[in-house]
Amino acid sequence: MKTLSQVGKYGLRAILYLVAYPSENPYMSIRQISDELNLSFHFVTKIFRELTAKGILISYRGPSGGVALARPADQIMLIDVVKALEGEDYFDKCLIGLPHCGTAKPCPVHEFWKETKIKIQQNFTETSLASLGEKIRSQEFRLDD
Amino acid sequence: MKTLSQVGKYGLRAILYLVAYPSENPYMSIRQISDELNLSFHFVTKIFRELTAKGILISYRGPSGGVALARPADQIMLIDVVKALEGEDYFDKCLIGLPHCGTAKPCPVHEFWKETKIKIQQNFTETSLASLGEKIRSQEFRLDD
DNA sequence: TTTAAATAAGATTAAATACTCTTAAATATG
DNA sequence: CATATTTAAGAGTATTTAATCTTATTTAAA
Repeated sequence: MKTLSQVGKYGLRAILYLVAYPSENPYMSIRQISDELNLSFHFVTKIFRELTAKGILISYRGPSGGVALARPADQIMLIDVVKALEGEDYFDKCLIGLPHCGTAKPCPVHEFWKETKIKIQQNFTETSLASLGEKIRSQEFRLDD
Repeated sequence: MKTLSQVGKYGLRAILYLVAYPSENPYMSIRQISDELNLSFHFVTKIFRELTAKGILISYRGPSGGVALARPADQIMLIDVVKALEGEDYFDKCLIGLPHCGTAKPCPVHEFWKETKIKIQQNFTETSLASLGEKIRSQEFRLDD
């Protein structure tokens, strides 16, 4: 089930690293993140520009610059990041691709799929970056291999 | 949530049409299916070749030939078609793309995602093409717009 | 004020996916 | 047997996504 694009996967891992391992400086460099996670520096940079434009990150140029969360980690929900990376209509898609699939004239799997999406959406809405960061810091969860 | 590729979406819609509107002849032509659903004939043909190779459809060439289900519609489950179209490892993927994500060293969303996938898998395993076909025939559910 | 360190922007290339086209093979029917 | 109808096979093209590269801009510190 390829649920997220590469942009979504890399973006999530990168922002979670930022959350899980806060530095002394207010900003963490993208180079550090991409090196630690073995991701392409340029690709992560591009993804982070988008998250900055969307108001999830803030960035600062020059020496000891880098990126930081725009809000405290307990006020950024997983769903905010996913929607920023995959599009605001992320949870509005019909499983078999029919346009305007809805209660009025549903596709044969509409009901089940609608409930599934709602549950995922709920979970993502309740899950803060802070809680995920703590999980990672606890060493029981990982961001790379 | 782009859960299925175009191959998966078109393939599902096409096989559901075949199930929902059985013809008098044992075989239905791909041309009829692609015309009715406004899908590319060549693309559906290619997708159906795969389903034939995987033993979900049977095909017959020549006049009044076409495709048909290889087994009765109540013995083909949605999961069979999805796995044939998207790959057998369809439900084995980590949300954020970590290889070997599992109970041993899980990613931070592993547990939730595992449960989600299991529920979807269960539903797809319980849902037969026959039951979806009936829904469509009842006119309350559609395959196109 | 020069240099180095960092992100911004966007052009460019590579790879994967989606789709189309052509030719071959099978088969029914006149 | 000739012709029309159908799928099989796979080459070819187009589009989208993924990833890389180059140049510009900002900023701190020597």
